Amino acid sequence: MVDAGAKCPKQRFMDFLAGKHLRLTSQRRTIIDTAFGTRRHFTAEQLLAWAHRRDKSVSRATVYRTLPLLTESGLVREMDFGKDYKFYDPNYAEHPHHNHIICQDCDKIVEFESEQLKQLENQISQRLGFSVQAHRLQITAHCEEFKQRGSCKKKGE
Amino acid sequence: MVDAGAKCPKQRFMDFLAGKHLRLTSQRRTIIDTAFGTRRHFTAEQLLAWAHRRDKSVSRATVYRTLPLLTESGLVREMDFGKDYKFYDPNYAEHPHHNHIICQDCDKIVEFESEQLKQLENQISQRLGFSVQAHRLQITAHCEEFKQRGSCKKKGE
DNA sequence: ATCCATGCAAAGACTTTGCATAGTA
DNA sequence: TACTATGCAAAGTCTTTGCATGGAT
Repeated sequence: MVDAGAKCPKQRFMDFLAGKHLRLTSQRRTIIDTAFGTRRHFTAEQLLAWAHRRDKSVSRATVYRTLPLLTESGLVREMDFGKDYKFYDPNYAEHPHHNHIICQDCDKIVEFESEQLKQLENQISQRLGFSVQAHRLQITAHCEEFKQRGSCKKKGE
Repeated sequence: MVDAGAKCPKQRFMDFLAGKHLRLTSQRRTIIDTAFGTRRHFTAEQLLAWAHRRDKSVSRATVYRTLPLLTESGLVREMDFGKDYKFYDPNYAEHPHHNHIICQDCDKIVEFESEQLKQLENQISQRLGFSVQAHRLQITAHCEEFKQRGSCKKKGE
């Protein structure tokens, strides 16, 4: 079993828990369902709000205690977009190598993958004496709409 | 005047202050000297410690109030290396497009630039309808020493 | 039955801010 | 002189943690 895509993220995380002899509680189940039930990036506070809506027994402490497990499993990645709070990206479970373009004007975020980019990064790293473990590329940019109209509809959302 | 390298970072920051009609106080001068007097990344607390060593009148509040000015000027960049605190990199003043490789085992950080990488990023961004404003690439990797010996001397530094 | 997980509220770590005073332009 | 900057300490914000209880395996 090498194909990471063979099981759904939720199942893979449950396997991760089992592998560490950690228990699958109803709160954790709710948090997992919530985290992998969206493609959106979320903050700790948002995850709490969403999970709490599904199950009132999910507390802030448990969310904060589960988040490190999610990132440790590699299925969710902690992201810093220069805001005051951290975002968590659940899409690494299915797209382990994706990158982000952030529109500076409307904060729209587009995810993309590039085999060519990955190879170039590997090549450069090798030349420098490193073997790549993970990439993290963020491009800050102005989007088409901004270029054409000088602003974005989404601005301020 | 387009050549960003024409003036030293310190002078460029003083120009930035002047342009905003902000004052050059002795505390700010010390902070600037300190920040641009190193090539090392630093945390807010380190910057405070170093600056305070040069001038006892530099307070934590002023450091925290100056840091946003440094990043706003574009001469220093806020970096998140996944630690609990943020790092500030003063090398963007002289190398606006550099990237980072972080050794996961010893935390060694190597900075590098690549015209090819930059071009590829521009190309991809354009295809997606964005015009690039800034890049931010971090590669996490294992270093040569780790590959050869299974560990790094620097580990735990 | 064992031992991990949870909620709550207190404690922490890092930043920001109000206010009276000092200092630059 | 006018107005920004500073230090100090209090206040915030986001996270972590101790403890007694509950619950998964």
